[in-house]
Amino acid sequence: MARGSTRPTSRDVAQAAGVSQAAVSLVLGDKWRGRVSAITAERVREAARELGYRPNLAARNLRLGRTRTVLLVVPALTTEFFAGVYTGAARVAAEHGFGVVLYPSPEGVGPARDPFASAQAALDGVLASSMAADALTAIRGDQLPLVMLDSDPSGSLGAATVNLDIADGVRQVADHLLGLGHRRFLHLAADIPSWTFEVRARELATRVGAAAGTSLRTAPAPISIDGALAAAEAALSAPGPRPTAVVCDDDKLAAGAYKALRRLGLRIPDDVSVTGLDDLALATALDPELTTVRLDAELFGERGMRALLAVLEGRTPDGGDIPVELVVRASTAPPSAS
Amino acid sequence: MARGSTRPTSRDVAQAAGVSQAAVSLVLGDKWRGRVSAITAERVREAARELGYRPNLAARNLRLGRTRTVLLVVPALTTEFFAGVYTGAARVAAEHGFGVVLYPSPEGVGPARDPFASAQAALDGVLASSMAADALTAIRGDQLPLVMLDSDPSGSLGAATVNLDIADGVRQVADHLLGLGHRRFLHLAADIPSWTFEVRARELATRVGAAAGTSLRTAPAPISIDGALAAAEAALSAPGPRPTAVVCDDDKLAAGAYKALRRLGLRIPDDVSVTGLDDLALATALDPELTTVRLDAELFGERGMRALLAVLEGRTPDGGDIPVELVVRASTAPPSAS
DNA sequence: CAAGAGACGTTATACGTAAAACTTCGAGGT
DNA sequence: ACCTCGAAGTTTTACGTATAACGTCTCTTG
Repeated sequence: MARGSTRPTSRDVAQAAGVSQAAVSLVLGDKWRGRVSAITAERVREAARELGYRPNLAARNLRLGRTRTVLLVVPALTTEFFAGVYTGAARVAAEHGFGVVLYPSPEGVGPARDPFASAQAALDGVLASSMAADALTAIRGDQLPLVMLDSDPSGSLGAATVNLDIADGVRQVADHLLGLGHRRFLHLAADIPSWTFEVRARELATRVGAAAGTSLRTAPAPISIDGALAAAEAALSAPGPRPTAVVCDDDKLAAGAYKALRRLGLRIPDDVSVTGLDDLALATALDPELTTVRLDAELFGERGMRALLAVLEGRTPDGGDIPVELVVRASTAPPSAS
Repeated sequence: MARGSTRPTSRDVAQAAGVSQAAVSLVLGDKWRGRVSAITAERVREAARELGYRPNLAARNLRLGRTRTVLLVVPALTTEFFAGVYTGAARVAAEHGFGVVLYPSPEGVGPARDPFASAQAALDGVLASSMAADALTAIRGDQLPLVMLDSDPSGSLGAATVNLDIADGVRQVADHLLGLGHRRFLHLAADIPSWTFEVRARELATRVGAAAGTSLRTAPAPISIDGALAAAEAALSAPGPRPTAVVCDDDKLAAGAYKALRRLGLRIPDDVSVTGLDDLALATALDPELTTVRLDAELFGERGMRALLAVLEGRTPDGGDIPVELVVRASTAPPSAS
């Protein structure tokens, strides 16, 4: 067995320092002012260092009834977007002495297994993306404090929500394209049911529909480059006048649209304009660089974690959507004169 | 406070079922054959269901002295490669009743904070990428069972290692390019010190050096598209004969090389061939599609987890590198006749 | 000079679980 | 009639920590 001798406990430290276990706990817990002399405290710290003492977290968690650990439930790890969310959330959590454990929904779709069977750590709360909604029933069953990311604020779960202002981003995209003169649109839409995608569809339809002489078709696609390729190719080869602008639900789908357009011999932006949403590194790796909506993933994670911490402290999290920003690059231009 | 009344304990279940707490533990732990009657067992299960009982993991972990949780230390979350590693590792872990907690090194480089302060869960073992080597001193201090991913097998840590056969991948790339007739190479190299990158450099130099009339320059770059862009642009505009092939340490660097070549007005693969390593989704999103080395990230994660489980059970993990595969696409061609 | 007030500790207890050790009871063997 | 044995439980204990409750002893102050 790798664990040669068992780890030292606070009692071992006490013995080494010639004090009681309680004194060790007081000193290392920094609650000793006026209870233990500075000289004894130093002796305890020295003994702890000497023995390489590490508190047993299971025991501490049991004693305190809380773990200072929260779970971040994300749909998948395959996108740098959620990496940013994690980074922001973890930073804020660390500032408050909390740790963050990640629970990515298992590969593919199927309903997530019980997250708590997987993330064995005991938890104080949960921060969950709406895209991993299948895991939520288990979470609700546990009555854990919950904050939802990018989810319907009027949803039935009754949990607090923190949202990006996706609707505004879609409006900016629509206005940008309409302003360039586009009238025939293709919406390359993510095919998974989630509030964040419903918003895109609704807002785009509203905005485009409000302009005169416009048309809008929708092609649902799985969120992968090759899935998007197939869906976009089919939609763009359909009979009838070809769309002059392809609005994609995210940058990955846009990459698929690029491939489809290349296959069809169409040029971006000369023949067709394309927009994305996320502003991943991928967006500037594409040729031409992609016009897209920048989402501040880290800020999103930060705000989500602040909201969760507020809930944990019994406060009401402050609301307000997180602004997003249209980034115009080379993939959009006025439609060709034809 | 969200947590209205406290959660039910096994004692509450016992009371509801009219038995002792020990009986509850036996039944729910599935150790009751011959100790509790089937009728009573069912009554206990019913009571547990009724109350929505969930065992307190902190208490269980304390009692058992193990957590069935391992930590996966990754350099960052920004790449789908480690997403694949996680997926594979988590699947194998789940099959053995283990959970996986993710510890991404904090944004940027700086030495990682104590991983165990952050991942508050108590741990049974650690699976760590060599790219996050800065976190390792803390880990070693804890004497936790450790398996390294993609790390020097003869390293001083004395931990078991599971490696991809990167060296073979680099050989395949070199042979492919040499076979096409290339002689002047640029190595766009990751600038972070890690065994996995040292292998690339060593193997490429050996293989290219073994052929007659070859030259090899190296340009170190940070692993980001824009960092690679700058490094590649500088190296390609340097005086002297221009390289005809750019070998990149990973696909992200290759994306940077693409941008640099576009800026310099050079065409891929007509003027310059480019290769990557990883085979991310990015590789086929690029135009032209990237010739690269496919790494099976999920298998990597699986093998790593199996090795760690073996160590935890006191067995010796079985060795053997994981094979990789050259995927030839459109970014490589014979050098132009000039 | 009595009485509080710190300073500097210690002892004892509880958190919820798993499991070892013990009890009780009836059936079967000799 | 006595012993053994298995079934069906119960009682008890330990895991390592944090902290409430309890002693001393010394110093200050009315």
